[in-house]
Amino acid sequence: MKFSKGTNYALHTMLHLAVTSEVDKPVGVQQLAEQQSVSPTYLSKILTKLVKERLVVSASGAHGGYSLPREWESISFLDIIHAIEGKSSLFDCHFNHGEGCAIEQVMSTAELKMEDELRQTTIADLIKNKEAVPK
Amino acid sequence: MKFSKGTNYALHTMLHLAVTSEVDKPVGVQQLAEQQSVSPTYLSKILTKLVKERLVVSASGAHGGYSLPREWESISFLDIIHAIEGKSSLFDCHFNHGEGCAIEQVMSTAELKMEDELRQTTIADLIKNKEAVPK
DNA sequence: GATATCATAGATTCATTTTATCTTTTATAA
DNA sequence: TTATAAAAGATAAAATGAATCTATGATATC
Repeated sequence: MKFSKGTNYALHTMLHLAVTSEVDKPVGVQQLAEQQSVSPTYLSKILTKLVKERLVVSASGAHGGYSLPREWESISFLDIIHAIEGKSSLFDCHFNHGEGCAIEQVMSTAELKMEDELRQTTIADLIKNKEAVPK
Repeated sequence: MKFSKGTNYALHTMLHLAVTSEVDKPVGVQQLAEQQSVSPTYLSKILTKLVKERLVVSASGAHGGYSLPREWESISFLDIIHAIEGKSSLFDCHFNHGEGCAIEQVMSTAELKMEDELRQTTIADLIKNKEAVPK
């Protein structure tokens, strides 16, 4: 079980946008892709997922690109992860032994602990804590 | 990102062994496999992983099979999960921007929160809390 | 309105991992 | 020594992940 590389790209892209895009100047996907050494088409797929969850704003046409929405400071790690990985729980009991599976319940509460942490942390936090943000 | 089915089998097998194997009577893999509707060979591979981590004791030969070790009550969910999924962290930053990646650090502490919960919970807890354990 | 620019969507490819089974080998109690 | 049972090996189907290329659609600017 691993977080996908897509999540890695998404988180770093969000951080990058948070650091660079100071105004309403969108950043093109070529630029973003170049920095992460990945193809623009692939990264654009990831960005499209973020757009659908309104974590990123896209602008078509000349001088278009991607930028953060106005309320970007409230975007949490969990928001980004859910946009990429989906929102289904990490563990599903495949048996049907009556009501709720006791094992599944334990797994579920454990997952919630992780999610709590990811919900509390924002990309804005990273910038506050560290002026020297890599990339 | 999902826990594998193997983890599901492993957890349920451990719970089953904890409930049934009262003494030193090992349970054959055919029995265990039958209950979970999976092939014995496949389940045995999972059990072998558990044996290697000493979470399960195996006995070859006639009247052999699998049973729990003496100190089974201290076996946590995390022990079992690590035996099946491995112990590497869920998130690896694939870039090499200097020292520790700030994103990776956040992900790491979040993962630890989940692990803390899984470390604290044992299969013995399940039996204590619920007399009516399914399967 | 034409065009260059840029995001979106679709189709496709390749690699890796999961899931699973069958067969062979090794170990051991009776 | 033989029946029984785990361990290991080889293999294979299926699913998922990672990535690229090629259209297609939208839109500022000239």
